[in-house]
Amino acid sequence: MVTIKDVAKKAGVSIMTVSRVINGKSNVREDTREKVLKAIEELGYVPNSMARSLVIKKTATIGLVISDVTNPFFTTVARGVEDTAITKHFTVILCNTDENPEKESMYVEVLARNRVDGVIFTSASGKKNPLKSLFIKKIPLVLIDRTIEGLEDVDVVRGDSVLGAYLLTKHLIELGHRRIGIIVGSKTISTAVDRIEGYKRALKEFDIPIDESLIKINDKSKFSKEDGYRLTKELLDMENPPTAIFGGNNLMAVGAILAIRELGLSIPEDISLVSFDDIESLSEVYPFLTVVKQPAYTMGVIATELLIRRIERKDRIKEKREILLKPELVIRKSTAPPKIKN
Amino acid sequence: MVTIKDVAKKAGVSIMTVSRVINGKSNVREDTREKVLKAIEELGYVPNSMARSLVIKKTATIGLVISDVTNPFFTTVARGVEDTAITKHFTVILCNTDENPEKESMYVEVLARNRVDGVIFTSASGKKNPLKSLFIKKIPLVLIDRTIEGLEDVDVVRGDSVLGAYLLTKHLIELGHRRIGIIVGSKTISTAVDRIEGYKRALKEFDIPIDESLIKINDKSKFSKEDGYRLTKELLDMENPPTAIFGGNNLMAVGAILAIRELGLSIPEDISLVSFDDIESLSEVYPFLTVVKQPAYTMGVIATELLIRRIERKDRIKEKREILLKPELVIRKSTAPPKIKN
DNA sequence: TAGTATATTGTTAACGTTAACATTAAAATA
DNA sequence: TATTTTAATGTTAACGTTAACAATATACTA
Repeated sequence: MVTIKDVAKKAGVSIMTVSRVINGKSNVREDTREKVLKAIEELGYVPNSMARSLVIKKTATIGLVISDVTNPFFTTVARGVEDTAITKHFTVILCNTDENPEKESMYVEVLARNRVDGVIFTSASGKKNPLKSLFIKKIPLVLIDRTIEGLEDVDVVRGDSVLGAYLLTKHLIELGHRRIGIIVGSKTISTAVDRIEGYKRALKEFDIPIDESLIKINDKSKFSKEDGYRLTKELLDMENPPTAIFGGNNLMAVGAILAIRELGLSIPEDISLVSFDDIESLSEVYPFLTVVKQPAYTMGVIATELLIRRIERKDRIKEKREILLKPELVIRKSTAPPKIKN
Repeated sequence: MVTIKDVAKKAGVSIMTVSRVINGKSNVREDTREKVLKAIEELGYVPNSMARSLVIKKTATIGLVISDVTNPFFTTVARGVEDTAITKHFTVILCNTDENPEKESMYVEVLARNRVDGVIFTSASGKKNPLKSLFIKKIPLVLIDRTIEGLEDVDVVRGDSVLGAYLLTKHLIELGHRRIGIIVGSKTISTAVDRIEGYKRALKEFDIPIDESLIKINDKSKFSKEDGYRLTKELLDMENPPTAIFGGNNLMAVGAILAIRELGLSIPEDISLVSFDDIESLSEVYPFLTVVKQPAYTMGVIATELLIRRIERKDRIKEKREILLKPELVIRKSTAPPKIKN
């Protein structure tokens, strides 16, 4: 393989001069620079980033760990991260854990071994243990969307799930619903917990007793379409089923729609449905679901800016920063007053 | 930072013994292995992949370059790639070029510099030049979805765009449409060219003259929602507008829907619409668009298997392999006979 | 038990860069 | 012109790991 040495020999200069040309250092005479550039071109030399990083102890790379690439919320976050990183000359390594704690641990290990300069992380497990290698290596970390229990001293960028869930629930209550089911992913995930909290807060405010059997939260479940489908069926199979369902995220809401339809019920006539997070490609074409929208792209941007600031002057800022973004209620056609008052 | 040296010292062995333990080599006595493991744990040692790769000249990493993370077609491909790579102990670096030739060149350069073992690539530019660094470094390459002009000796995994477009167009013709508009991304992209070819083939088969003004292909345009919107407006602004529109991909079809609606027209009453590629999250909830579906996940799987085979025995297979996957026509509600016969 | 085979450990030289310093060439000053 | 300053280039050692071989300890054989 062609190395810096070969280029140096061909150009008749020292390897250090070649290095300077590659890195655009100023103190190289124009004609030698050209000689070197010509040699690089002729030999087809491509610098080795690993050798470089080994010496300078920087990789100009950040790891982005998301829990589901097929969820438009996260791909939008990813776009925000990428667009921001690129302007600061960082490359993004995107890792998809698929809501799988094993993949989560594996990817963190890979990122740590590859000495990324920083990591933006959405937790799939809700545990801090998988992040150990990052702490050990003191690799700057920004959590996005989901917090992690027992990990208080780290930057977080997230939407206000409590508020969002409160708004959604309140909207349903104001329409006249009293029995509102809620389906969320694993209770180890902060957004699941927060959304339940917002839900309960709204119920309390309207003096509606909380019926725990309407809260479908399952340790085995994820924020996925399949689980949304399953949990919705469970809700509707109850003796006294809810008149409205709160989908814990966009994918669960889709699963809920499928389950509701399969039972021959219609939305919103027979049952109202709301969702946390929108699906833009759906709603644009078919403005149906009443949702709470989060500024996903902005979350990506902010998280990246925070992270890069941490990377660039590591020790300076000691205190942890938590950025809470406001969600927005978008009322569409999936909600209506309940059929029968109760 | 903690290195293999520190571990060796702490465990009272040579660095080579530590290396053997890390890499799970067999010839280490059980008690020394435990000593080493204990030292690793206590010191919080995380191996440095870059130093390792520098020596062994392998990174166990493959680069996946897609042209749009927010397009569900590509995220599904990505899932296929990732799931397959993981079973073969490869890590995936996902790069999103956003249909931007500059990003494309940049990412290829980054991957080459990082010495990934192989690359799976969807072209945004349609040019082979951006891939130069990969050829120079003889990094195995598999193209996915889109071919590249003048690059004949490389593996390709793609859907049969000619056939898919033919099926879609034929379906419209059989409904009675004679003036069918088609909107596609840049003509430098193979799928755009192929889809036009399939379209023309169907028209010819039914002896319908080809009206070039119905073919909206724009060098500035991409396969994006915005361009779908714009080109549809252009079509509908014609003196003799089409009675049906063929959206070159899923995002363009969404743009078309928005444009058509904005003009106060309804689908399929006033105008029929078909799309190449589905949007699952949309169609599941709202089974509206008539589409041709491609096996995106399978494409990812096959591409990865092909690539990894190339990586593992580079020279053996000389001939290029082209995998052509059959698309599937799914007729839904966006197509109907035209209003007025012509 | 001595001698040989085998299993376990260690030593040294790479891998391809850059930082830090050393040297040389060129330019500026007196 | 001689001297000082500055610009351009070169040398060497490190970065953290593994391959290849070397050395030692242990087990096996006769």
